Amino acid sequence: MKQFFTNTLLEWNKNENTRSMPWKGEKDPYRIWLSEIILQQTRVEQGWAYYEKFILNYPTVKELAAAPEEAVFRLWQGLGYYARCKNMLAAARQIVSAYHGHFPNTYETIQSLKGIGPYTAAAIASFAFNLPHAVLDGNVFRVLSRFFDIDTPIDSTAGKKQFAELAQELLPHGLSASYNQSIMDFGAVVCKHQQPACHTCPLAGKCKAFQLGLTGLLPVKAKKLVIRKRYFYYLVLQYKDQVFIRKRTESDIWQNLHEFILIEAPAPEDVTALQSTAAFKNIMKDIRYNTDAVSGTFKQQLTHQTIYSQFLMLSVSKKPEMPGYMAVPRNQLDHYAFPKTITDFLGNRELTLF
DNA sequence: AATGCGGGGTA
DNA sequence: TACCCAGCATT
Repeated sequence: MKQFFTNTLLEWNKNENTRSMPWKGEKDPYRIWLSEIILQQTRVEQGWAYYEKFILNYPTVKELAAAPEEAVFRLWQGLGYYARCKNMLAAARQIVSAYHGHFPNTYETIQSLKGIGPYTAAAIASFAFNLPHAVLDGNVFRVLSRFFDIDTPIDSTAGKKQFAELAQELLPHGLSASYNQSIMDFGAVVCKHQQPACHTCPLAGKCKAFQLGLTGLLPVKAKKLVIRKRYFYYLVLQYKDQVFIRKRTESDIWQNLHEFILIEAPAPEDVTALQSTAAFKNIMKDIRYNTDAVSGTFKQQLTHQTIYSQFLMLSVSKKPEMPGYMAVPRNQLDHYAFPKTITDFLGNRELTLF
């Protein structure tokens, strides 16, 4: 059964796998690493252009390590999960300082780098160095849970352990790179989450989930997502050609990205009423300002939050004290990284905002 | 062991 | 709307 499973996947990869990607077959560990960080929880099509941008701007790990943080974040802007960007830059600097710019070549040293966990370490170890470590990503969970009919929740500790051990047992000797590539592509192309192609699947004959009609029920997840709503009111405060922004530093969404002056309300608020709240007065104090315009509501759906944002364009004729915020010329805003909802606003308004 | 972190695609 | 995507760090 094990032999059938691995051989079938390797054969499928050799003869029928048409999934092409810029980093496939890549042997440079730096490029493999870059692609793996970008692709964490991210679809291949979504990460593709970002990979190309990063390779173009930073062809080697030394160049990435030497880059200013703000420039790297600006390249990452729009991709999400921004801690990846922060950790990636830290890891690049680790590689230069501790390994003289040579990518570490054991599973343990690879995983010791910032932002690299079990999956990414196995991916780099196998693809770059053909080391015998099985990858365990969303695709592998799905393929294994279905073929072997395993209903242990994949988001439980027991599940992760069970699937990791099975994946490692299945890894064919000396073929780590091609086998890991095979099973992930197979999960993405054939054994898909929705509408798996069981009618043409070369594993279907021995797939337990297919035989039992359980493909729609596997893999199992134990936890259900709770989504909370948040209401952001941004004061786009302008003085001459400058606008006030700050970097988000709290342990919250969009850490290390920039934003305008934020008032978060516990519930939807009328923007006129907002201007007489304590929160607003605490920021604007007795500053004389003019309300030039008010935007509509921008909605952004994150995985576990829904953000409703509205932008108030305020202008002042005297430069105010605004602790924690910096006044930046509007033509330099593109040096800073912003969350999607703000780049949407800027894109929609840039002709009329200033 | 549980929670939080983006943005986009699909049904 | 609900779920998922070449997961990881933090608590």
